[in-house]
Amino acid sequence: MRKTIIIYGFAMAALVGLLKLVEYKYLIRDIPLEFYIGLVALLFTALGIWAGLRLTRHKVIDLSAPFEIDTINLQKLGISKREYEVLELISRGHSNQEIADKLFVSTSTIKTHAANLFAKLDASRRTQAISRAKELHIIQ
Amino acid sequence: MRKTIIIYGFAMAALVGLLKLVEYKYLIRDIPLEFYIGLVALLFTALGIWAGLRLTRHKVIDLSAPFEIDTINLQKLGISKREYEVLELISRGHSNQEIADKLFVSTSTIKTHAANLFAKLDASRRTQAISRAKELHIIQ
DNA sequence: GTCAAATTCATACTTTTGGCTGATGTGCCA
DNA sequence: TGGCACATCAGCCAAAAGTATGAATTTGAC
Repeated sequence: MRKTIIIYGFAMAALVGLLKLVEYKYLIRDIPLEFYIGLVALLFTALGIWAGLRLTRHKVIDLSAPFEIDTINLQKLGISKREYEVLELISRGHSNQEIADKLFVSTSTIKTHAANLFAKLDASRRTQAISRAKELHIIQ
Repeated sequence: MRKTIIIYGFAMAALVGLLKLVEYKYLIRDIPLEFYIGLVALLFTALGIWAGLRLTRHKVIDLSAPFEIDTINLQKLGISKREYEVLELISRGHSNQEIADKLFVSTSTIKTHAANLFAKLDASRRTQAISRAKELHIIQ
């Protein structure tokens, strides 16, 4: 960021210098002012595009950081083992019925676990719970 | 892309017109040429930044994360721009109503987009769509 | 200017999910 | 032994989500 601004500053100064040079040396009397202005516009448009891209390009952080569940957060939220299992299956796209079948319990049970999960994750929808859990690094 | 270029063209034309107007009306004799040139440089730098960001909007946004959307898979699945927006918002835990409000359309529209998405992602639930989309690296 | 794709919306119906309340059984532990 | 966390289940209702179908508009590409 700082570097970009500095480079931009130098580039701008260089351009201005160049234009000044051009202006006083040969061209300003040979070519129309419109053309000169157009040149400035063109050059600074290009410079603007470059600077804009530089300034908004963010660095890539921790590329392939192996995922590790944040047990601290898990404990902090008081999510039980069974609840976590349900959370996992929800995040994999299973319905309550499917989860119930997988865990050999009734859908009522899953609903209860889910409801408790939502309360602990401050969510009101399973998609929100997934999003939240991901933020907290308790699921992938 | 095409739209951006067109808008840029118009903005440029408008700016040129404005400058011309200014030039012939009052300022060109009251203020130094350097200031005038500086103004042009400033305006077109800003325009350049804007155009640059517009033209590379997707890439810029995605570079901010250690993740790159798999546009190949996106194309392969034939997911449209609007559908992708909906997918994104779904994955962030928003309800159809919330998404509709955000995109200024009706919930019917969101439902249609979602249904098309599910078909393309071979999913029958939004949680499944999220899971699937993550696997395909088209969302984070 | 035409044509296909994309976007928008509606209606009607079914399924899934979520909110709430209450209840039972088990193991732990102070 | 009473309290507590956990896991289990039920029933009811409402809200949200999903399915199906049809249709009008807009847009983009050729």
